[in-house]
Amino acid sequence: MEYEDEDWLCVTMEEFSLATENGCSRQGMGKKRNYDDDTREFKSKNLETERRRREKLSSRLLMLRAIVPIITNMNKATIIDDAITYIEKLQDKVQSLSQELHQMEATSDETADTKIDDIDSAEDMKNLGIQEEVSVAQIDGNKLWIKIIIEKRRGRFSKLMEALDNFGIELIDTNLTTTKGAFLITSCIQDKDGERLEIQQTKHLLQDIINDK
Amino acid sequence: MEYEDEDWLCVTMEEFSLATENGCSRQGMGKKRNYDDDTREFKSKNLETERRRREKLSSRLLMLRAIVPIITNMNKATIIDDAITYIEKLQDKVQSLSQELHQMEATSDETADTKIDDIDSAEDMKNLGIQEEVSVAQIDGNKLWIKIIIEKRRGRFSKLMEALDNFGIELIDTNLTTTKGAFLITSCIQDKDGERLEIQQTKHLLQDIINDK
DNA sequence: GTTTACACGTGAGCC
DNA sequence: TGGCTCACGTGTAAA
Repeated sequence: MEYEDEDWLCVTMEEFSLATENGCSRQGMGKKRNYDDDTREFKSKNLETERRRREKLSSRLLMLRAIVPIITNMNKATIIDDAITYIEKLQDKVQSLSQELHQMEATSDETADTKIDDIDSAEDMKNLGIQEEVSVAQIDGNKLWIKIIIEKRRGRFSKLMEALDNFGIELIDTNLTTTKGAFLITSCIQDKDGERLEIQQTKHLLQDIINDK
Repeated sequence: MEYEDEDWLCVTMEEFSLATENGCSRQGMGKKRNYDDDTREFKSKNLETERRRREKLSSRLLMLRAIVPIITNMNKATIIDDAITYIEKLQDKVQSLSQELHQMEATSDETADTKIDDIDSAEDMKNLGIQEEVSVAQIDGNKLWIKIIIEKRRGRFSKLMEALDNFGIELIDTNLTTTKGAFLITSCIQDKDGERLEIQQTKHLLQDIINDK
């Protein structure tokens, strides 16, 4: 790594880059190197490969910068920095959102301790000979009378009311009676938009609501 | 890749880096260059700065790789690639979650067209001289009888039922009657956990539920 | 032996 | 001017 003549460094790097970039006139053919036959310039084997790699990486950085909304600086490092903070922000948001959603779903759901109530209710119903039942009858053109007997489970009634509301069913007159093991629900209902409610359809809807939710 | 006279290129770059790295003894002092006075090596002005910049960027890339869960390759480019896809995935997730949450909130909320109903209901109530009312009375140790008269608004009853359920209040016997402009709700309630329900507290709770939600 | 990815030191350009 | 970032071509080591 040493050699005596002076100033070797001052020329080499500058001249080298100039030579390769501008196609300098000196074209001596070295033995150990590859040279382009047309321009007679020296070319490293992986020059274009490296060039592609660089521009690939740069383009990815630009893409990354494109989808990250918060911009502090256009530096390469800060681009990644912003991306990191953005990802962390997104992760937090996803976590809080899913947590909120889960909470919201859990609020009207049965919890573990209520399953004991469910079992008790089922046993009570069984012991008392109460059968689950869904009846639907027509009152007039757009009004139905429904009667539902189901196991008494925590939140089941409010969930049923909510489901009926979501399906556009309006409660004209509703009665809920609770025995130890069962709900007895009777109600006069009609469609909120004035459309006709079919008996069989409504009965199946009610059964679906009860069984599903 | 050829040059006639000297092999200047073959030596320069290689020797250069080796010289600078290993501290070669050759110390020809150039005029235009900065040299370390001790080792007599050539040093570019921004050598260490650039070195710091590089290691900074590399560390950021490592941090980025650290928080991105999906790993396809350890390449610098693919790290950014994975980060991009991960960010897109996170964005999609956030969007779908917030949409779902918004939908869930909207299902039991009043929509724009129902406000007309609300106004009509309010006018009907006003015309009929119906006053909103919340009454609470004690039945026995842990049972209360409540009576609520409120404007008839879409989803208000089911929301009330849900709120009571969330507050651990069990509906023993409930009756809902709908006139054109108002809900009349009467119910016998008790605490689900057997705790005592205070009259004033319950009344305020009901008023809060009605006014808030 | 070939390919691939990376770190290196440098010059240019831009505040 | 100096500080700082970037692209460049290269050597090198691992696959």
